[in-house]
Amino acid sequence: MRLTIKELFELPPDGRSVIVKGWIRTKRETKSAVFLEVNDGSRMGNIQCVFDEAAAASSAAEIARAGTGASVRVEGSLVASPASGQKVEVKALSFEVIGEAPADGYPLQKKAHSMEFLREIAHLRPRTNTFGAVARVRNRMAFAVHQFFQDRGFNYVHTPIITTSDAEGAGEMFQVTTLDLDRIAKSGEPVDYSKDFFGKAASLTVSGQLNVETYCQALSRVYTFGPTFRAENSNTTRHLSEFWMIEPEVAFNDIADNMDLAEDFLKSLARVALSDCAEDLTFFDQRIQNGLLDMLAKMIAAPFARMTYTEAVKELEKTPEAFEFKPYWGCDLQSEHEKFLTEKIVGGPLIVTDYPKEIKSFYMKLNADGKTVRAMDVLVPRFGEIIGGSEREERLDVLEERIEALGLKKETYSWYLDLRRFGTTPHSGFGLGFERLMLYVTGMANIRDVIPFPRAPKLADF
RNA sequence: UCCCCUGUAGCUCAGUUGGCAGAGCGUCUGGCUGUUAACCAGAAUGUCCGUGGUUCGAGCCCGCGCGGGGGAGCCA
Repeated sequence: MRLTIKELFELPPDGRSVIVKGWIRTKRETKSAVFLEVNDGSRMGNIQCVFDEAAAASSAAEIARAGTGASVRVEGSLVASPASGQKVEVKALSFEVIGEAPADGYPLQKKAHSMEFLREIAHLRPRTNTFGAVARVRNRMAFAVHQFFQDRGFNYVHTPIITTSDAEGAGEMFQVTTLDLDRIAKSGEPVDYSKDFFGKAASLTVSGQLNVETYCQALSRVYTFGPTFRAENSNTTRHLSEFWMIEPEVAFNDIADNMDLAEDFLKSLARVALSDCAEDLTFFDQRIQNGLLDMLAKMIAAPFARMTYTEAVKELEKTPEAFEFKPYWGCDLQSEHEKFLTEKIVGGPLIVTDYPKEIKSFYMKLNADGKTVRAMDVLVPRFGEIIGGSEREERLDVLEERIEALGLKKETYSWYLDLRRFGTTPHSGFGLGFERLMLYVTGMANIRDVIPFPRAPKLADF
């Protein structure tokens, strides 16, 4: 198998014969030499292929066709570079253009492009430094997620993508149907879901949590990592309609254990990014977000700040900072509040716990005060919530009361309630939006730029 | 869904009081003894988002529509 450019860079530049295949980033021509920068995505850096006067002359016709973006094959010898700027290079002997990229149509130029423009050519943007780096980091982080949990005895559970239980309550759902909508609309008759594919209304999942809890109550340590879908009309830099979520769930863990797990998890992922994606992260540090490397190193080194919701509101109330929304006990923490707490008060990640029950989900464990629940949100500077989780309510009677108080139907949750009827245990878990982790680790500003083909309202191209 | 900004060359943008459409980069051509987002010289390139209106005259002003961005809410 052909060596990748990354692998070539690991070889000694002893003049050995090598073959480079990849795409041209830039071509520089002088009278005495031609320089081709070739990249194959195996790493951030290109390999420089140099044609001396004789080689350039014998390959002149091919070199003329080799514009930015063309796919090429270069055969030559791997040598130490006589010029500064790169340690090794390929002294080219023969050259072939595999696929041309005509300059009058190829949209990527050898210059910086805006993220907005690149978003419109999502099929070509992985050929840029930035999106190549995002793709490599995303790959490494996905693997690191599994490594983290596998190393700790967690079982990976595949929760369903299609669901007929409208139970998660985490957001608006996309309907899944095979009914002929045109015909039903024309007929004017009410929709009969008993005739639909699953015999009832079905949707794409908004969370695997309730399903994964069932396996938690059998395998103790479990996690899901898969796509989730929310039909919310949100147009922000940190929401997607289709995103990947990681949801661990641990039997017998209380909220303190849950916080420790979340903190270990984030630190472990940051550690892997710094060690295994150093070249890409250095690029992000220089070109995307200054101070990224320091921020990640600092995050790993220091324990996360922790405070209860009640303490957080007190902090917000006592500051002279003028908020658009005045904080008070019982209010949901606004973006500006979260930013103030993480950026001004603690200067790093912050875990806020024990929120008022009114602003959190039904399945969160009620505290003894009867007013707050054992929720925990991990907030980070720049964009707020990255993890949301809780200790779950394991007491059947309390859970049923909460369901009724919130106007939900008990029948809908019968299988979920069975977990409390038969061998219930305390347990805890959380959800981490994978793309939010990517924003945090890469310093990228828009969540649409850390997933290959983003889906958002009015956006499902490619 | 709400608020604000924005749409001009392939890209990023400028365009004065309403009066002949501009720059940089990219591209192309030529030059240059090893270049690093090469450099130097020259050239080509426009449905000024669409639509209706005001006006002698609209890239510019007004209405409507569409696209893009940022913020808010929802949340991960």
